[in-house]
Amino acid sequence: MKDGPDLSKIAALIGDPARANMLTSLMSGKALTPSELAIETGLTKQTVSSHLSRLLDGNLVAAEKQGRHRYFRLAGEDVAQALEGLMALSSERSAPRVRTGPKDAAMRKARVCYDHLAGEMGVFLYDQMVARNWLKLGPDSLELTDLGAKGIVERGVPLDLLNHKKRVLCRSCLDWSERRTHLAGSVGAALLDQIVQRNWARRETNSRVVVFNPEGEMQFRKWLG
Amino acid sequence: MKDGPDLSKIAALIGDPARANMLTSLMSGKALTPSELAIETGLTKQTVSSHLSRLLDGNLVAAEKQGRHRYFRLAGEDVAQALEGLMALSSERSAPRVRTGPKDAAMRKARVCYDHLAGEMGVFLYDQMVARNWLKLGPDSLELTDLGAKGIVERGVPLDLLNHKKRVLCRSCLDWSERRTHLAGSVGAALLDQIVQRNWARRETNSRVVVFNPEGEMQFRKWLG
DNA sequence: TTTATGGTTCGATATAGATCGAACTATTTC
DNA sequence: GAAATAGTTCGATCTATATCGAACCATAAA
Repeated sequence: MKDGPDLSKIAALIGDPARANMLTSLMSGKALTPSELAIETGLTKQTVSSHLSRLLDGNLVAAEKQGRHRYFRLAGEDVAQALEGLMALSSERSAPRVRTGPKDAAMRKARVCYDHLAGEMGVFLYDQMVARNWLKLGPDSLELTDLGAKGIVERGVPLDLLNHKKRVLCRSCLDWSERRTHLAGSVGAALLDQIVQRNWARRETNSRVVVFNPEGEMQFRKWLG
Repeated sequence: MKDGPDLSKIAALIGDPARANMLTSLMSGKALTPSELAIETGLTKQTVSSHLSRLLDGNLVAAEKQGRHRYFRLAGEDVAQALEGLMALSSERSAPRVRTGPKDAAMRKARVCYDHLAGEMGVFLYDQMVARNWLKLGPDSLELTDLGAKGIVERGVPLDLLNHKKRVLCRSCLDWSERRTHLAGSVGAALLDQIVQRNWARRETNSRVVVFNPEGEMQFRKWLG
């Protein structure tokens, strides 16, 4: 039964409440310092530091030094994806969260997943793209159709720049609140950029929440509708 | 940062080596008794029993009583999917498994993922179906095209029976060894059934390995090629 | 009925590791 | 240079929990 990779190492790494909270904070896509994470989690710097070195060991986060600060971020998109997957499991398997406050509703409506849009609005985006035949199944995950390429370029996405990156253009990612698929990858990230740049929505500081203003949401829906 | 579901509970549940091994064993899709799991893991019955009750609490496994035996299986396809996802993370993030024996090679070639085919052959199956336009993106995950429905019915899959089930027909599942997508869902399960029924491959007892015989693999490839 | 086997519960033990205080290094600011 | 701030390392403590022996319940065989 010892076949296949060892689940327990990685799962145990995520399985500590302190580390899970830290990783959740990093799901905002921002790089954070140990001190900032200490404030977020309510722990001391030492404790956070020791957790970070373990996460670094497991290649779940990456570090970057800038002056006397050291910024930590999720090691990659795949880590974010796995975390969302676990959240999906948690939200259905465990007892539902007790406090379903306004913050919670906002999270379900729209939030950042690493660097792209998730929640109700994220799924809407994905659905529209599928309905318009902008996406098709490729031999490897998701592919942009010619129609899709034309569509996003018309909407201001610098596709030629994205093509030069090593990163995959489109990837599907499981949404824990909607239990559906939303769009990840560099195209997903670029589309979120557009939304923020056009002032249709703003990112809440220190959380994953994305707040659409009423006018912005209308524009956004028209943009794809 | 306490937004969203609590990762740590579920992750900690998976994060114990003993429980991870038990879950890995259950990935074969078979329902196992505590005694069988005790042999697999090298632990005593009592220890296994206490782990099982915790897994049951977290809704990761389900139990069924038959006489004086009690059979445990994974609670659902989504659990299997999350486990494969974690394996994918583990296999790239952690140090590679030391012992890369023949068993390991067999696992990568073809194995069971809950109740459908995974590994090299599983990805081949998925690729062929995509290439033939048997699958398309639906508003919710994957959909079978008319062409696909015709194709699998011609190949002996009782699609009308599957349609009556509550379970979703097609679902994509991340393959940890290939780092690609393979086909899950009731159609995926039915196709594995066909493969075994036609004696193209046999399932190894007490492991996830699926062994294709040379003739069978040829037939299988011709079947879809 | 008695006997054997599968499974759970309880209590005791032992160990991993989460946490923090204190001391230390590195960088920036004054 | 000194002082302040960011981050890490070390050691001590303390708690959670994995583990198993022993006893117990349930079902099946004899």
